[in-house]
Amino acid sequence: MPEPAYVRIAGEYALRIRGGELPPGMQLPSYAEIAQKNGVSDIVVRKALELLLSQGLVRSVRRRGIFVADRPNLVRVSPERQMETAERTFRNESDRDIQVERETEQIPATSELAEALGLSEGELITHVITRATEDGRPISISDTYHPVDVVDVSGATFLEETVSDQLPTAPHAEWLRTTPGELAKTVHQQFLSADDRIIMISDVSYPRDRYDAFVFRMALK
Amino acid sequence: MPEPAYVRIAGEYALRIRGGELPPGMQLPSYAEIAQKNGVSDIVVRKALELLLSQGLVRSVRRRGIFVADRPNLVRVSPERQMETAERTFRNESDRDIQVERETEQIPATSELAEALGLSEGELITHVITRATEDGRPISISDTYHPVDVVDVSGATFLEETVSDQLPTAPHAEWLRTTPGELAKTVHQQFLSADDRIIMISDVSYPRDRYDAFVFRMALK
DNA sequence: AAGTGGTCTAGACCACGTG
DNA sequence: ACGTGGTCTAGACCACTTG
Repeated sequence: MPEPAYVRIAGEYALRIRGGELPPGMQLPSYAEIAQKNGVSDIVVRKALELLLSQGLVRSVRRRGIFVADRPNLVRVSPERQMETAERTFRNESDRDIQVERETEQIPATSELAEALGLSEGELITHVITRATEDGRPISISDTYHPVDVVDVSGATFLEETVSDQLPTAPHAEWLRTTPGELAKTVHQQFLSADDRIIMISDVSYPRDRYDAFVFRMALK
Repeated sequence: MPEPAYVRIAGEYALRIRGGELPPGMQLPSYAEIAQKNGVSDIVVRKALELLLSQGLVRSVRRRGIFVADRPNLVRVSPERQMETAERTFRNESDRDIQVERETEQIPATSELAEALGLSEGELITHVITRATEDGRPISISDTYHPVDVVDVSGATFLEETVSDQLPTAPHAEWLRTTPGELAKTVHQQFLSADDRIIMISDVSYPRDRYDAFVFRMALK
């Protein structure tokens, strides 16, 4: 069984992107063009580029084209970077134009949130929505929940992060401008105090092409 | 712009799988059947199931069918579980038939490995290939490298794990029996001693449907 | 007006598993 | 012999962006 055409084509582009021949942000030829160059139908090209999409090597913009990911080698590091403000985290990753906006409200805790935070249902908690862009492109959005008397995360001694690929919630998808059905990288964070109580919860979504990999540094014993 | 049909269909199956209505291991109807039930073409169904595949909720077996993932809620936990032997790790996750096989050889270090481990190129190092199955199905394969005088990982005080989605190497793809072009979850592990030297490196691949999420527990400060 | 990606259709061949 | 998923083709419409 030979290698399917779409795997071959995807592999060629992956090499050229990783090798720097195709620089970040560069527009790829259209489906039709790639198809013609490779002597296949455009369906095969779509499958090939889907593969690159799911690896975060390219990003597609509807009605404009497919572009090489802006940060093909960027890595998200935990826990160091995750203890800083979003501004500092992203500005340490980049010297570009980072914009962060926040929206804060007090809401009654749902049963899940109340249980997680050790409160009673309906008790008021703080909900912060944080949105970040880099050079105008959305790069993250998060929902953070904590008791109203918690001001920051400096009291935490443990961080637990759960990483998965998920269909983003509607508000997250809208902000990240993902196409319907496109998965996002999601990180569910729980900041724990020394007595193992959760003092802050945060659900963060990133576009697939934001990070090449996630790095976690853990002390043993 | 309404929700595309394939997202709707994928969402319906995701709910039924997560909710337990479709139990692990159960075979899904064929593409043609699902297509007919939903009044769409089989192409749409393929896209829908691709979505579930990439989320690890189902697994496809060529010429047999699509099956609900065996472990739709299994989570990989670090670092606790990763300090144990592979046997213990997997047996703690499951009461099923776990088989682990190892292959050990001494090889001269490549330049990358030599640099990482603080040795000189060509110096002999130990290479261990570990393959694991659960009820006969492959669930992981890893390449581990360490200096010949390192016997285990008990001397490590730090663990750094890098998680990404990649096209597996040929031997890994063959063992996991992934279809061509299918991505695997890969974890690159580095075990560090107290003086920050790397005493062991391991590259592990998992099938996409093995874990629902990866959890990392980190001490702060 | 032309080109783009996103969605969807109808149809085909292949190699292999199952009954 | 039949059904399966995997691959591939040719063609279509849509809504929007770009020149």
